[in-house]
Amino acid sequence: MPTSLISPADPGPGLAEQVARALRERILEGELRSGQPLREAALATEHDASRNTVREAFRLLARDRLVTHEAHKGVAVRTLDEDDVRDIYVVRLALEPRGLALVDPGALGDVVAAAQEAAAQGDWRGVSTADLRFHQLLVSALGSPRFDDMFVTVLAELRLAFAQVADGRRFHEPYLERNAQMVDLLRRGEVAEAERELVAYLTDAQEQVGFVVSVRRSG
Amino acid sequence: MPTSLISPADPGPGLAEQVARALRERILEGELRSGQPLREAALATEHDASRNTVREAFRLLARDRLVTHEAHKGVAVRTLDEDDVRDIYVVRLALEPRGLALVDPGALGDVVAAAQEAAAQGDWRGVSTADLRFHQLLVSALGSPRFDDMFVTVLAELRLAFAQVADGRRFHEPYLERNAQMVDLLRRGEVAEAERELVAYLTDAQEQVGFVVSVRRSG
DNA sequence: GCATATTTGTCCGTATGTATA
DNA sequence: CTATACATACGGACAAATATG
Repeated sequence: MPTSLISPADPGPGLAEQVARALRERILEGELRSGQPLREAALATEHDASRNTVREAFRLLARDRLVTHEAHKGVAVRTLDEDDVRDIYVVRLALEPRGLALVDPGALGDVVAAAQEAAAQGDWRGVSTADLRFHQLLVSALGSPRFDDMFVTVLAELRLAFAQVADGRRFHEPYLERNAQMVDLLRRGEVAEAERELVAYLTDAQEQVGFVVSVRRSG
Repeated sequence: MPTSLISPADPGPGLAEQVARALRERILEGELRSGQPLREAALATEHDASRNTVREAFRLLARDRLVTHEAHKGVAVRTLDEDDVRDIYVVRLALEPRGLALVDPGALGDVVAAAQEAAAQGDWRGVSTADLRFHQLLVSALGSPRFDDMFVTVLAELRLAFAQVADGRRFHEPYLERNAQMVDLLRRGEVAEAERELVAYLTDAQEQVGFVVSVRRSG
């Protein structure tokens, strides 16, 4: 496993880091929705910390792009717009295909297997987690901690969008088969064919995620 | 001009942001050296801020990777090691060549002209700034704000290494001609040739910067 | 190895300014 | 427009960890 799926830097034992971790969880779990303001005082009591500590935690979350910070208006859970989604897929299209030739197909296969198991139990959040990890493996094959860190924030932002999806099955299930097919192609050594499939995958996903964030904006 | 050369996100009017900007300046100017501890109390009085505000500024600088934060030991100006340099050039080699075919050679030419003017006045820091901007233009041609932000931190870390260089002329001057030659090649449409030159440039630079950080470590 | 000084981590009370109902 | 809620920022306090002699 390369790095965490949700936090780029190592956590650290400080209380500010703990609070940041907890808030990250609540955001990525969908409990704290996009656009929702995060109030220092309330969160301070909820997490048994002082307002100063919560403010430090906010700075950490801002680093991960999970919250936005406007002067005198405080922080709010990040809201993605179409430009954000476009940028996310520019990055994915730039990085992931480069990893295809370097990644270990066995590790990819394990992740696909985990996804299939989650799907069998109707655990669509588990399916999406495995999917994200699949693509994280592609990037980590590039061998750059910096790209890894960046990609962790990309995946966290995608989860921000996923949290607004109603029908998890319709949304996540189709990509499972596509990942499985990529593994097959890689095992047969057909890298070029796998790359074509990956690009198609990302193109479709961009459209779908873009739609999700656009309807939320207008709703 | 794409974004700033030293700060990824927009500054904001808050005092913590102001303090962070000031510290960033002092670090990249070389006044605060690699490894030097930054003490909250001292910096609070120096910058007319409270300790809490300075601590928030530290979190912001940590986001830019300019300082490291160890529990109960405080923050210190980041020290690059050989692995950091390796990673920096993995990223540069992955991103910059992709920008060659997209960048506007005219804009590159302007930056080279500025570098030549600085060189004529013996302003080697100005030369290095122009050099960094040259390569930033390559990345910003990719059209991704996220890659832009990431690259700003990459360039800031390189300056961290540059700050330890004694003979600025020997270090920075050779790259000026290489940048000029790349512009010539691009203007003639010889993109493949320019890419070869760029890769050679980055390979040489990696070795040179790696040497700089390794001697500091042993000294 | 110990005692002491320094520094960080954290909390609290409070004052001020800004945005919003 | 005023009132209220909230963020911003300060300064003092103390415990805990670390560095120092």
